[in-house]
Amino acid sequence: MQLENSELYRFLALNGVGHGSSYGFSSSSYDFQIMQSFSNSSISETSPQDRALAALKNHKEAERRRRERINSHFNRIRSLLPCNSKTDKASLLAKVVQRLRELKQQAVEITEMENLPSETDEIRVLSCDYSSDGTSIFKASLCCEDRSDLLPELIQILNSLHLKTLRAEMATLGGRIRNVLVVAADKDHGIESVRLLQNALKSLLERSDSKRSV
Amino acid sequence: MQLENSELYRFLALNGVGHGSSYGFSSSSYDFQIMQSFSNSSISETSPQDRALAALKNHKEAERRRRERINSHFNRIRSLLPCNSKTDKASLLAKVVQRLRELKQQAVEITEMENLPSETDEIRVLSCDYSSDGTSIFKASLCCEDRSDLLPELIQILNSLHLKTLRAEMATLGGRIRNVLVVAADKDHGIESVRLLQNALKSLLERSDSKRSV
DNA sequence: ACCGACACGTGAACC
DNA sequence: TGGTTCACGTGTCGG
Repeated sequence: MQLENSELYRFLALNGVGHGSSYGFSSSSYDFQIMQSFSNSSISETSPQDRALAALKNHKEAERRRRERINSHFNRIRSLLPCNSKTDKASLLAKVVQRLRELKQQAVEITEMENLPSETDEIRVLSCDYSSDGTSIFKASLCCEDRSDLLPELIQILNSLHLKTLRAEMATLGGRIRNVLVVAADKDHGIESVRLLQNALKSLLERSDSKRSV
Repeated sequence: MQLENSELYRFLALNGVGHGSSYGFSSSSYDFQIMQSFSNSSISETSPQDRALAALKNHKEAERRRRERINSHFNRIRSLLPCNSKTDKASLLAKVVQRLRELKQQAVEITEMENLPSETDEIRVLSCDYSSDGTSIFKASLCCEDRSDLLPELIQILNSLHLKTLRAEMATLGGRIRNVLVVAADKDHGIESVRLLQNALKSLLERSDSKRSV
């Protein structure tokens, strides 16, 4: 039970009006009871106390509506982020901050991610992490010397890691090749798939190096 | 001025201990004053009142830390979204919901956006809206019959609209071509640039049709 | 004077 | 049980 109208409590106490066993009453019926005790007093109908009381009631309800508005937004966010319905507000807002930072990061990544082959070998795997459910989507870029067995090996890597290829680009220039892949991992191994793919591409690139040096 | 410890207020009032002009005191010094009045009473040192009072003080401070934690997250979010520092919490959370929905939408768009030419002509312009400042980034896809003057016209369109090309893909297959562009608009005309580009590409495609029909 | 947004202290509920 | 989270009513400030 909430303690409310403490000012009025003290006023009533000072004027000898006890509230007795009203402690278990619901909020609304309790308000009504106070209103009655005031309007039954000897003061005129629209007394200052009445107006103050009405203002207090308005204020209380407005504040309740405000809380409901904010909490409904919290619940909407809960349904949009990977979390259950009982994650507390602070952690939820922390997730929001993290998510918005990732989003901001993509702006620079999309401008940096060159799709023409570069002179130096390189591997880039960056998590996009779009979806709110477990499945994570990420983007991989591989740049190395072109060779005929590259594509079959790449396909075999993706199959063995159970990665679904959503999108593939290839660009060749001067004997070099760049592949850009957008792949989706199943929800069970979303996080480690990134590392596994990174290692597989790394060994693929190292094999390419050893062949060239022979 | 905050009204606090209302239970204790009533207790003190019933026991004839007035708090007089303590109304303007700060929260902490006021707590101390109450503590003193209790420990000076005839009850033993670690009385139940003392423990309850200490618990209340702990509770009060814990709640204050919780509020600070939540509000600091709110402020971090404010710096991450296009809004000033005085947007209220409800509107801020509404913006967060909107932003996360856009983010979720990109997951399906990235899978739907095919980069091979299709049989039918089509134009797609979708806003990515990555950055928190005014500049908006969006993605355009154009698929039509291939022809030599397509690329120059495309470049001219982008120049006339002051769109900066961050990334361009081209794929041709069986005499048809698909172009996928990622472009950035300056902050002044971010929104209308989308429509302007859409219309320009549309007329470009219609010109292609009329040429073919001749 | 009113209305809306906020911070505060407090009771309750959940581990 | 203490610790932590939440909802609530209330005081306060600004438009």
